[in-house]
Amino acid sequence: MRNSYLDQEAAIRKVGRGYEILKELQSLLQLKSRKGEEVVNTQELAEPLLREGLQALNYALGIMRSGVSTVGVKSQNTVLESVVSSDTNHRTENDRGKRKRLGENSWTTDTTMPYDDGHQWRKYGDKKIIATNLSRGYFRCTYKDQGCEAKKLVQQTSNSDPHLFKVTYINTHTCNFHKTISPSSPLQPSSFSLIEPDSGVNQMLHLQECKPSRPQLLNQGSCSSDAILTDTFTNASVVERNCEWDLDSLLRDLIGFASEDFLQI
DNA sequence: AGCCTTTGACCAGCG
DNA sequence: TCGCTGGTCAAAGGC
Repeated sequence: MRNSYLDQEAAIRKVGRGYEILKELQSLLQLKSRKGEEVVNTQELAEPLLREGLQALNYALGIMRSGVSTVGVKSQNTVLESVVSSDTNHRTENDRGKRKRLGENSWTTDTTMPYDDGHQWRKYGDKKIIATNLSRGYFRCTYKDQGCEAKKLVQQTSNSDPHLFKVTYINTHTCNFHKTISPSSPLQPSSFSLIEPDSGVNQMLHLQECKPSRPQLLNQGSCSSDAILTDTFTNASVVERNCEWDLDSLLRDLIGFASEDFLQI
């Protein structure tokens, strides 16, 4: 049972922490706007804070939403695009009891587009699912040869909405590889170098992919059909434009969101 | 050269 | 046991 009293306690702590971090971040940005030209790479300072705040809130959301719904909520913010749902039961009516067991060490998340979770994945298969007539991509960690058993399955969940994907993660990463922030590419809010590589929370934190990517690098959850691929790229470029954040207004939204949740608990 | 995706074949779980 | 279908393998070709 995920919604135990202890889980609620954990969720409260996480939301509280996220709220503190976002307030801190807001102060940082206000300081920046007062000092005018004296902008000392604020994004570099803000990024770890924002990441930690989102991580805390996402973790809390995961707890609060588990057992309630397995359908992801599309956020208006591009950052909080996906919502984690617990993998308590993979058998839906469409599964018709024919799914192989994914094991306990798996979880799913819904997203409106492929995102960068900070790990490198290699596609090893693609299957058209008969029941839904949709494709499912099979990915495993690039560092499988180093013993990392992490996998993920990316499936388009709807014919009518080509931008909605269900991503299933199987096993956590045991490899030490993680993306690092490159000085030459400042616009990479999806970098995760400061996060514990193997933590479950890390796996649940999904920021939008904002860096330009070539088709071959679309291993974050592409589907095989050209149509979907094209759609995905179209969507990705839209998000890329959106990633020129109005950080301040985004923060106000996030803090508003955090305090609302905080009060409701 | 090395790593990637694609894709058909094969394996295995389930009714 | 058989057939269906999801999951994985591996060869081929591309970048």
